[in-house]
Amino acid sequence: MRTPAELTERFRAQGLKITPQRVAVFDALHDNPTHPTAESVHSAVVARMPTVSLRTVYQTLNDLAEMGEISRLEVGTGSARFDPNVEERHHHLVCESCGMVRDLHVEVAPELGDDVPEGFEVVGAELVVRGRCRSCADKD
Amino acid sequence: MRTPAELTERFRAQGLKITPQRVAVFDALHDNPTHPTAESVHSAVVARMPTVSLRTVYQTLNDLAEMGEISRLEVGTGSARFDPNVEERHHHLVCESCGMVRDLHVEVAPELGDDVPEGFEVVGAELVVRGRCRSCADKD
DNA sequence: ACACAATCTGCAACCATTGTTAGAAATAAA
DNA sequence: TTTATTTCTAACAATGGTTGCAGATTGTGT
Ligand SMILES: [Mn+2]
Ligand SMILES: [Mn+2]
Ligand SMILES: [Zn+2]
Ligand SMILES: [Zn+2]
Repeated sequence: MRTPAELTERFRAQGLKITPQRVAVFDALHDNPTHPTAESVHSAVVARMPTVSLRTVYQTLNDLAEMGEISRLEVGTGSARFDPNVEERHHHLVCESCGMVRDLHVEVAPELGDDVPEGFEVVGAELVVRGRCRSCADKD
Repeated sequence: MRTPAELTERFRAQGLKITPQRVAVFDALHDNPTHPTAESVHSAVVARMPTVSLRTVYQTLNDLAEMGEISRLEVGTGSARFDPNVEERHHHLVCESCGMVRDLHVEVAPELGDDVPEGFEVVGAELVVRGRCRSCADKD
């Protein structure tokens, strides 16, 4: 994801308005490595602007995802996770116990072509590694 | 997944009762390569036993998953998919346009250990390859 | 400052899934 | 077979996450 300042540019270029709510979402995502849910982005935003609705957060997250500035992950933790790191191709590590999501910089399936049926256009590939993180394992 | 007959055995062994509803679910899953949703299992079951509720189908699918007879996949198509193929380890190919899910027999990330943080207990890894299937690509 | 289009909020609706419970059905005991 | 025990089913309500909607509000170019 670009910096909040650059996003402001891009939004303007598309005829979209710059509102304080949107900027607050940009800020909440910027350099955020936690793969937050919409709910947790909302919490962060509300800490500074108490009136912002969850609906608006979803709206902005969807807009950013549509522009390719962030990506939306479904890792089976109930709610979608949003990832501002679209620059580096990477995969994810998920703790099944606390829901933590971490980046995993691993190259995946080199000879993928072999088993993909003729005519299928591959768009992307996501690896999710599941397990328990250290702090969850220590708990019992 | 075992045959419906063998599942009948296993259910009895666990003190679970054999009902026609359950047998119908066993039958719907047996040798089914489509990775059906609960809804589509329900449709198949209802074709023979019109009164079976969706709740009962979910119940049985959960029981089977808990026993390890089937697995539940979250591939981002909205609803969970159920996979009776737990014998062969494999991954999946998903058409983003029609939701089709196909098996992908590919070996994944051999040197995975490198980037997994110390103390994280890996339970499993799932690769999802996304794109458009041939018939969807042909449509436009 | 004005006008207009885009946006925000609050709420209702939606979808997939699970909780609840009274009555029905399968199994075990007699 | 009849009865007793235990589990299951169906129907319905409730949940969590997300989106649709409408009227009030607010950026933005003039
Ligand atoms: Mn990431
Ligand atoms: Mn499969
Ligand atoms: Zn954890
Ligand atoms: Zn398709």
